[in-house]
Amino acid sequence: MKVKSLDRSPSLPEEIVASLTSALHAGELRPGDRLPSEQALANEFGVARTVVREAISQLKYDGVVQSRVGVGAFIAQPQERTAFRISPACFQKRKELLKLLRLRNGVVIEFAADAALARSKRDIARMEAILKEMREAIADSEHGAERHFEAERQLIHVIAKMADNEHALNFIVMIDGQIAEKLRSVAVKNTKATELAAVAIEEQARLVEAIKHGDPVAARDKARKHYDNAARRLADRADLADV
Amino acid sequence: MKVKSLDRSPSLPEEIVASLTSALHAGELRPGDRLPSEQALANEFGVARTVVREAISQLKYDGVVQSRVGVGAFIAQPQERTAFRISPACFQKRKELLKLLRLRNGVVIEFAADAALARSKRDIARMEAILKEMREAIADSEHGAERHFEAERQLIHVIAKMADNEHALNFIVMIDGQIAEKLRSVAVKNTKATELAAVAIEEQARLVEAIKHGDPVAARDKARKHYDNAARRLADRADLADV
DNA sequence: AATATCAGGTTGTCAGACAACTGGTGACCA
DNA sequence: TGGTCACCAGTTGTCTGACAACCTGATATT
Repeated sequence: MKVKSLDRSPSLPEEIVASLTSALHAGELRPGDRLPSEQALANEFGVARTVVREAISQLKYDGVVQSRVGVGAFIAQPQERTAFRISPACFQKRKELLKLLRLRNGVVIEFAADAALARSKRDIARMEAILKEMREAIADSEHGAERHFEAERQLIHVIAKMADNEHALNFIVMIDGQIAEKLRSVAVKNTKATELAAVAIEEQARLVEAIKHGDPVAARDKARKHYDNAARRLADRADLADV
Repeated sequence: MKVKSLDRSPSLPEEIVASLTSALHAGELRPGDRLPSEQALANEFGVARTVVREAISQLKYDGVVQSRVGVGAFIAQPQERTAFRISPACFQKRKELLKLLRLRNGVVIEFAADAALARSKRDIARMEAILKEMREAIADSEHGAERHFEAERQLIHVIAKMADNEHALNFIVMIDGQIAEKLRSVAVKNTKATELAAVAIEEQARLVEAIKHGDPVAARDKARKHYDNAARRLADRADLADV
C-alpha cells in the first residue's frame, strides 16, 4: 500500500561527497590538505567533471573545503565551518541517536527558561491545547501512541518558538525533524502506552505550568526533569534497534 | 602587512543561493513550491545551467529543496532540513549576533554538567593551564586582551570535548568559530581589560572547580553564571557595531 | 644575481548534447 | 461514451569539450 518505492539510488555527487567526508572523518584527509584536482577526481570516480564540481561545491558550502582558482581545493580548519550537519550515518548507531537527542533536549531545556520570560496568551493556549490532545490520545487505543508522539513534538516547537531566538528554533526544528523520523516507529510500536504516557503528560503539564507563571528557573527545572526522563525511558527500551 | 586582499568576489553559484534563500526567507518561495526549471533560472540570472545546478545542489545538500527527475525541484518542509547553517547575514545585526551567542552559551552551559561527569585528569590539567594563561594575560598590556579572548574560547572547546558528545562539540566549534571572528575585534579593542577580566577569570575558575569536583549541578550553575554575565557585559558595550 | 617571460596546471564558467524520466494530451478502440 | 495506450514536450542527471582567469614554478634574459 504505502511502500512508496524507496529506491533512492544516490546521485553521483552525493556519493562523492560521502566518499570525501568519510575520508575526512577517517583522518585520511586533514585540514590544510589539498584535494586532487577536479579532473583527477573525475577520472578516479569515473564521472564527469561537472559531477565532481557539484560535490565539491556542496563541501564548500559548508566551509569544509575552500578553493582558490589556479591553485586547488583545500580542507579547511574545523573552526571555518559554517554549517552543522546531520548525516544519515548518525543514525546507524543507537548511541549516536541518543547523543543527538541529548543535544536537542539540552537546547530545549535551556530555552524553556527564555520561553517562560517571553510567553504570550496565545502561546499558553496553544500549549494547553497540546496537553489536552495528549490526554485525549491516551484513550485512543489505535493511534494514541502516534498522536502522543506528535503532540510532544509540537510542544517542543511551541516552546522553541516562544523563546524568541530564531536560530535556536531553526536548530531545534532541524534536529527534531531528523531524529523524529527515526524515533517515530520505535515510539509507536510496542508502546504499553497508557501508564508511561500518563507520567510523561504530568511532567509536561508541570513544565507548561511553570512557563505559564513566567518562572524561568522552574521552567528549566521542569523541562530538565521531563526531557531527561524521556530520554532515559527511550534508552531503556530494548527495541531501539542497533545496527 | 596582513591585508590579505579580501576581494571575495562572490562566485555565481553563491549569489544564486543567496538570492534563492532570501526569496525563501522573504516568503516569496514557500514549502511545496516548485522552483523554475534550471534552464529558466539560468536565463533569468544570465548564467550557464551548470552554475544553477551547483547552486541548487547546495540547497539540496541542506534538504532545503528536493528534486525529482522529469518533474522539477521543490522547496522542502522545514522539518526536512538536514543542516543548521549560519549565513553571513546573521552578523549584520547586533541582535542576531547576541542570539547566536545565547545559543552557543546555552549548549555550553548544558554540557558543562556532562563534562563534570566525564572529566579526566588530563582535561582538568588542561583547564587549569588555560586559567593560568588567563591570569598571565592580565599582565600583558599589549596582547593581553587577545590572549584572554583566545583562552576563553579554548576553555569552551575543552569543556565541549569533555562532554563526550561529538555532535555537541561540532556544534559548539562551528558556532564559536563563526562568532569569534566577529567578536574578536570588539573584545580586544577598547578593553579596560584588567578589572573586567579579573571578574571573568574568577567566574571561570569556579566553573573549573565544579567540573574538577565532578559536580554536574554546580558546574551547570557556575557555567550559567559566567556565560550569562559575559553575554551581558558584551551586550552592554557601546562599541558593538550595529550595521 | 635579479628580473622578466613563459608554460602547464587548476578553478570558474559557458555551450551543447543525450539519456532517463514524468505528466498530460490526444488518438484509437471497444 | 468510456477506457487504454502511444506519444510528446518538458525536466533533471550526466557527459563532453572549450575557454578565460589565475597561480606556481621553471626558464630565459639582462
